[in-house]
Amino acid sequence: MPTPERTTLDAIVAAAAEILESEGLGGVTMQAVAQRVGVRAPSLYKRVESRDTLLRLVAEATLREYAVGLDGITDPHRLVDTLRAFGQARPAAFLLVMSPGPGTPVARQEFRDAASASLLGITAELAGEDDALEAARTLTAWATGFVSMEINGAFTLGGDVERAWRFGRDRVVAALRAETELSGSEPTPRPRGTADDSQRSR
Amino acid sequence: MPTPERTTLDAIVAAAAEILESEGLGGVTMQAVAQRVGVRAPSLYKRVESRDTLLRLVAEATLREYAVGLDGITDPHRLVDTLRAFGQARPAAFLLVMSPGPGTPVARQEFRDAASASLLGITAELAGEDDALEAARTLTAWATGFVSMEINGAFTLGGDVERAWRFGRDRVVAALRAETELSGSEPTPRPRGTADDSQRSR
DNA sequence: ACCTGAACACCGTTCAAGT
DNA sequence: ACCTGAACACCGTTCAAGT
Repeated sequence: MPTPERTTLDAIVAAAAEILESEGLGGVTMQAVAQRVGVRAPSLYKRVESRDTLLRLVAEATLREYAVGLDGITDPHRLVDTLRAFGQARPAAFLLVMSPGPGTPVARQEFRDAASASLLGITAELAGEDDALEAARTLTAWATGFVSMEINGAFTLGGDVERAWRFGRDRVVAALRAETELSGSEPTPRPRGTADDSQRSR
Repeated sequence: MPTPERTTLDAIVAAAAEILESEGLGGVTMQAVAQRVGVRAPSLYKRVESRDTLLRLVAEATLREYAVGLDGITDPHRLVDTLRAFGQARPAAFLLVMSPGPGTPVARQEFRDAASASLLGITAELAGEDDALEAARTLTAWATGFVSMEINGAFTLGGDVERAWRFGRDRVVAALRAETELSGSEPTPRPRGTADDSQRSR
């Protein structure tokens, strides 16, 4: 007579994500996850290949949330502001996804692609089709670099971190704008709304 | 009768750094480090408090090398190129230092300060004293974000990564330049040499 | 068909005992 | 004064045995 299932893969991934945030990466043990979903550690291996796979699934679930949250955003300022909000809401998950240290498992490509879809649309319009990929990489690199440093407490030289964020954001976004007076191709230089709080930057 | 010392703290840290690079963070076990320096694992605790401390020492030794390598550089393009070269030479150490994942030990402040000294000098001249800190944070965020993504294999959408590097570097550096026609204070707008390979960017 | 206890190999770390 | 074997607690993972 078959035993009824006492948990699900989704519950396991969700439990791992919660523990990751509250206890850190080291706290995500198979035993801790198992306890949270109400089974014993060996049972987890019915749904998940290994602890590394489980962490990868957490990363991918996080990326899926990012993809949803970023979808439809057309303003580059708002895009990076949203990314930063994700980092502040769940710092450990952000680091796991956006700047995995050495030895941390990495999300599969399809999940990275989904999360960067709206970004590529934005930079295509901002920098022109020819430079869209380069602009997307520049903006992502800056934003994830900044938020990672913020999470890691690397901003210890004083100063106003909020101001540094707006400074970097506004300068980088402006720098990506197609030089319509120089470049040829199809610059699509439609005027777009600026970010909500950019008037405070001096 | 005192037993002669069979190893040193420096040798231990160096061994850990080598294993980190060749075997990854998970390979840096106390036993592996001990074996490499020719003692047993418990002996390491005479010199080092814990594995976490050892990893922190590796991070700080790496930062010290960065500080030396970056010292005296006055051109921002060359500064970030050098940082990227560090990342390519020892990827795992770069990630450990510049984008530690969740749960990785972080270098103490003094070592971070030393490594960012020349950077602050550069951005002061580039962006003006008032925006030096913000400019430094912007440039560091972009550069470490880019190199981390490169190391983590996040650039999978094709395209030319070298071109993306030069694109981002040149745009971001240009964006940090003080708007001398607008800002007041002391802009110190001396002309400076451009990067060696920037002529290849179109 | 899923769940579990027991077991294995392997960690980090401690400590009494050696020299 | 440093080094070591033995031991402890705790991992991830496997598997035969339960239901």
